[in-house]
Amino acid sequence: MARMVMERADVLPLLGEAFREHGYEGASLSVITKQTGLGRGSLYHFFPGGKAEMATAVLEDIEAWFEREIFAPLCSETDAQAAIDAMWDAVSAYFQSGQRVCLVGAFALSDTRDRFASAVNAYFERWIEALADALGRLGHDAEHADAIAEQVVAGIQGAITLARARHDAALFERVIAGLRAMTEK
Amino acid sequence: MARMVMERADVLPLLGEAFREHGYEGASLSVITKQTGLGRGSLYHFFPGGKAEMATAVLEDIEAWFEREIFAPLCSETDAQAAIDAMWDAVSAYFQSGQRVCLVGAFALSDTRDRFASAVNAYFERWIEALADALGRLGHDAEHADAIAEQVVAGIQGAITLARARHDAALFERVIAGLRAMTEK
DNA sequence: CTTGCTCTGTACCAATCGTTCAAGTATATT
DNA sequence: AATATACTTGAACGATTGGTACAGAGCAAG
Repeated sequence: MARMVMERADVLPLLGEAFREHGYEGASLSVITKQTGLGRGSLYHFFPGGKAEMATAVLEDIEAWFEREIFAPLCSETDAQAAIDAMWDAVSAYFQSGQRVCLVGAFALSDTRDRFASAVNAYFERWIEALADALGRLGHDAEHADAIAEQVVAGIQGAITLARARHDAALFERVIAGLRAMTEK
Repeated sequence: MARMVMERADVLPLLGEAFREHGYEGASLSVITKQTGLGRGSLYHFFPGGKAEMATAVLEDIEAWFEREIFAPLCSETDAQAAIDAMWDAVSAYFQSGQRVCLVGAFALSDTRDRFASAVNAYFERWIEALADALGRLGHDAEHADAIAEQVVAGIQGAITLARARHDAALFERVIAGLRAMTEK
């Protein structure tokens, strides 16, 4: 019983990579079966809703990870600067210097966004809100904190796009360093 | 004779919108025929190479437009600040406050990038180079100009991603305003 | 009117799409 | 051991994919 839940959870990261590398449309069932090592039957056993349910499950998994590792600390950590530093470390590690795409950002750019509009919106809304919260505790006034947070979260997405486009991990790190400077008091 | 060339060129913007809205994989031939109003026969008459040739033609068309309207002025205009101001106006108009996706950026995030790697890379390389050129003539030293240019071009892509994700044109304009401030002496 | 060319709609192809399902194996409960 | 449940398999479904073939429409030049 606990086993089934565990195994379903274990598949999510593999599914995530499949959607990251090929996009929602491009991640065909044959690609997914190859990447996960599960047959069609097993996939539809875990995700009766098919591809759409797989994608929503992955999005929920991602959002939960960011909430736990980044957003919640940004909001509750008493040392706001430490939480922001931790965010930058997590961003570099998670996106592998721009070689790994942000699934939510990728979904946002295609018409896939319409299918998963609320999850896509919530992810970025929450990120901006959490970062602005930390920046506020760092001493910025509210509207200034909001502006910086928007600028920074947008910059991260752009850094991923550029690094993928140019196959250049160093470019990613340079842009991130510039953004990081905006979050230091 | 001139007629054929003209009509092929007229189709490119329509093709561009199809790829923008659905991505390369998602833009099926039925979608493309609907959006362009051309039947399969006509499409394969103009683009014997099929979808791949349509996409490369669109990318060339886009690159040519940016080269003419933005990149070349950034490099050659004697009033560098005026050229940069013109760039910002063109960016807001072209991307329709983030409601219109950057096709090159969208391609960069999926595995479509591999198919069109050189065009995707060249587009951003050229944009950064041209902007850095203008910033240099504005008085920034070379490495500072490069850093700002990378930051700004990344920021534009991120602004598009965020605006699409959150369905928020005002957010796009706020981020662009912040980036614009970085390009003023 | 004929010839030659560009352009276009229709029908068709093999391949692949997402999905279903009956039949099977493994695991747990009794 | 017997039964019930959890999982897996892989073949098959109809629909759609990108691409091809081709006969005819439209038009200009001779």
